[in-house]
Amino acid sequence: MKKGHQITMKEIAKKLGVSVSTISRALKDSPELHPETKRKIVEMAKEMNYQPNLLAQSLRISRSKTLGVIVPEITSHFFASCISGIQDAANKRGYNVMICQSNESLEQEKANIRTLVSSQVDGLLISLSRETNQYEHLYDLYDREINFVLFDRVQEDIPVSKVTFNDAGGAYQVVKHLLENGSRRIVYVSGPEDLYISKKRKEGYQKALSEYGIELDAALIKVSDLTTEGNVKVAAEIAEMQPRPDAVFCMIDPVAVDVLTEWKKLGVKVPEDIALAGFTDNPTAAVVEPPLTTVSQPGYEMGKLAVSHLLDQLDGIASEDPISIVLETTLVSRKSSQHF
Amino acid sequence: MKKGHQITMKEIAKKLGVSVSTISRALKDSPELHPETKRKIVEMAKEMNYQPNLLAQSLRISRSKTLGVIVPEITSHFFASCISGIQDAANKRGYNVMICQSNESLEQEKANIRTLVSSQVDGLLISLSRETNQYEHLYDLYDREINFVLFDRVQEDIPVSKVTFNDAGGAYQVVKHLLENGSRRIVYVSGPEDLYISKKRKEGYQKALSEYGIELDAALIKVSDLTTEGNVKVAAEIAEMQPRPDAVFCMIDPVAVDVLTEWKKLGVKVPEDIALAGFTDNPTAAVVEPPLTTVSQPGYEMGKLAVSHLLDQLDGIASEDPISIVLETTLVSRKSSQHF
DNA sequence: CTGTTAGCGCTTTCAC
DNA sequence: GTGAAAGCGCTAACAG
Repeated sequence: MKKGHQITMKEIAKKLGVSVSTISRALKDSPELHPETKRKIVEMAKEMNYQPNLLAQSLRISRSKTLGVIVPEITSHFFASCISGIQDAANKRGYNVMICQSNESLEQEKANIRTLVSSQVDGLLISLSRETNQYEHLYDLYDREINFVLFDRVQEDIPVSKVTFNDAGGAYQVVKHLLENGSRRIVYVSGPEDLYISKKRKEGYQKALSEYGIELDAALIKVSDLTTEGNVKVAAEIAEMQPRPDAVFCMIDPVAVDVLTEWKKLGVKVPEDIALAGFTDNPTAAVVEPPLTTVSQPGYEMGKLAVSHLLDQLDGIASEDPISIVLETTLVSRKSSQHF
Repeated sequence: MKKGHQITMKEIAKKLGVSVSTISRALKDSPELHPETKRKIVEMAKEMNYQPNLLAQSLRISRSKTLGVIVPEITSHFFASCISGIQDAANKRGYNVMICQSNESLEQEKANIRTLVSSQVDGLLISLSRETNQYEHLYDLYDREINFVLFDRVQEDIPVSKVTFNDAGGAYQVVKHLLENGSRRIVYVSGPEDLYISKKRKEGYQKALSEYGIELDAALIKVSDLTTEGNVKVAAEIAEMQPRPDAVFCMIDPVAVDVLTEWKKLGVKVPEDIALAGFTDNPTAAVVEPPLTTVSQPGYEMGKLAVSHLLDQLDGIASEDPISIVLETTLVSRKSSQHF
């Protein structure tokens, strides 16, 4: 089974005794063409099952009508939702999408950018890896005037458009909810501290506490490396804290799920002993026992918006000045937070 | 912010006062080149930050080094795993990947094939949509000698390579497990009956029953359309069956999760009243209460294998004759099946 | 060892 | 209205 032969304009031209340029014109519905020849050509093209060679077309017009996407992990439900939104929105506007995953590695992220740029994508949508703590590769894109927008995992200082969630706001919502339910000693389980979301969600946590006149207690901030082992370790530490905290807010759902699982082993009951909340509203959050209170983030929407804005920039519809789009999150209150 | 200018070979050539072909040769490390010129060129290319234009290259050599992937849904954890495996394996062999989702629609599937073929992918990896019950578009690919392999959701009659799970075997494993645990009246909740996996898993179900000398009872076969509503309806029907079955085997985990959730509302206890099992080992399966007995399918592996085989065919390493690769599944026994 | 030439499939002036 | 010709960036004979 070898690569089959694709029909080209040349062949249609020969068959019809006209020139390739006429074929090209007919197929893009140029007005300065005899309706009859046009009809004939379109018909023949259909009959011969002609499919344009997008490669040649792109090379010629130096626009590939393809966007590049880089996410840390495709298997994460949240990023999969983003991708889904990106695909749909891009296709609707006639663009294809090439997706890459960085596997949370800076090197891989750079490599992905390189191949996507080589592939002549018209623009990039990037969500940074956890490892990414230097940004030359992004400034490099910027210097080369290659369009890109950052989404979810962004770097604040780079002067490009960004789509993010109101992370601080979401954290504020959920911590306020815990406070309203009577909790006062509330632990925040953070990820690595230089992560954008670690910082933003901590901000929300602090704001909610201070509104209730509670001073920040460094002992109540736990940091996990976000591996299962790390999460389990934190869970065990919390279980042994004296006095036991009233509630725990985990930066992301998977941490909360790991904590919950570990506590079951240790005999710590949720929400009776401690209230628990996460962030993201992963599919697992709804089905664990007890169902997990969390904050939902519309990933599909985020993907759609990021694409729209990128394409608006490419098409010159949107201003060239970078903007920041902030999506609101919604509190999803479930049983895990009904402590009192 | 406009599309930036990319350095071309021509520019390097001019700067160095040599011809483009020399540049081309140097950059692909041709042996018939003066080491010194080669060194100079490579150095200059690096300095000018040259990135090859893959579009031009592909057009020239009529090989895009890109594979197309079509999955029903990116947000499904299983397919996301497959994609992840596909990406990793393809990149390792120097290929890029364009991913599309059919959203379980035949029309979308056809459209995806069209754009991927237009994009000159060297081969396709396809998992069919649920709606796909006619196959001209696949035979068309076949006739045009475009390489593709089917994975997971396959059509058996098409003479191309396929990668599947031993679905019948997996179903057999889990039903046998239910039988060993003492269940005798076992319900099978199927998806639409023309789906490949509906049939295959039913086969395994039947085989296990017949080994235990149990005759097939049509009343114990339930069909869901796989929407939440459909699953809930089936759950309610089962709850009212007289006599109540001992166990329920659902074709896929999401069905089992929906059934479990509905039964909680109806007061049916798992595993005390009825044992429950699913198939796929979604992340949710491990965290529901009680944890769900299921069958795990290595999606990442499947993706890797599908790519390897496709590329082997493209590179002429593998024979052109289609083969069928069957992956084994493993039973994951959890609490939901401990009925007796 | 290196340059010249042709051409991948397509679009787009510029002629007629 | 339609054709001829040039060229997008690259590779690969073919010369020398």
